[in-house]
Amino acid sequence: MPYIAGYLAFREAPALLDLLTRLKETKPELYPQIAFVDGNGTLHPRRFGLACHFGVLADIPCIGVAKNFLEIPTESLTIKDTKQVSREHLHGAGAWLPIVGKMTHDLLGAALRASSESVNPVFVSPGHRVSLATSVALAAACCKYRVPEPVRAADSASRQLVREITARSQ
DNA sequence: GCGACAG
DNA sequence: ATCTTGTCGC
Repeated sequence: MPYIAGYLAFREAPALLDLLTRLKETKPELYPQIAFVDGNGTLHPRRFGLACHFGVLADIPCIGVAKNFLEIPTESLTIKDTKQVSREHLHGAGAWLPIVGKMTHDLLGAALRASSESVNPVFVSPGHRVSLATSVALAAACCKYRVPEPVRAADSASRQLVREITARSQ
């Protein structure tokens, strides 16, 4: 499936659901009470990003964590504005700022500064069966570096596998 | 037509 | 996301 901004769930959710099914079959004791997803939850043009899509289909609490801001034109939320506001208002580690739609005034997510070292925030938003406050608290609690460890570890492991497969076919 | 664009 | 160059710090 191609990557198309705003439609990430249609590319990624099937693979995530398959992983969860396999985990339940092979290591049921490790089945998660809640999941972090590399992408957005309600911070999305249709307020239904990968974390929502996956969370509903898997029926588990899910939190979205994105490393880059996805513009939401209908709410006048731009990457430029968001980064600007984040730079000015996010100071210490754990500091966060709510991201509110400028048209609907709905609370869609938050910009979180994970550590004092990381200037660029991560964008946290609830996916399913979890509040924004809990999403931000859990994400912040899992941050050793900029990206929460569950997401960072999964990202690292997947890249390692790709490297091995690539090297194998040389 | 131009710019923007989670991963 | 991927790729390349350059810098800082342990």
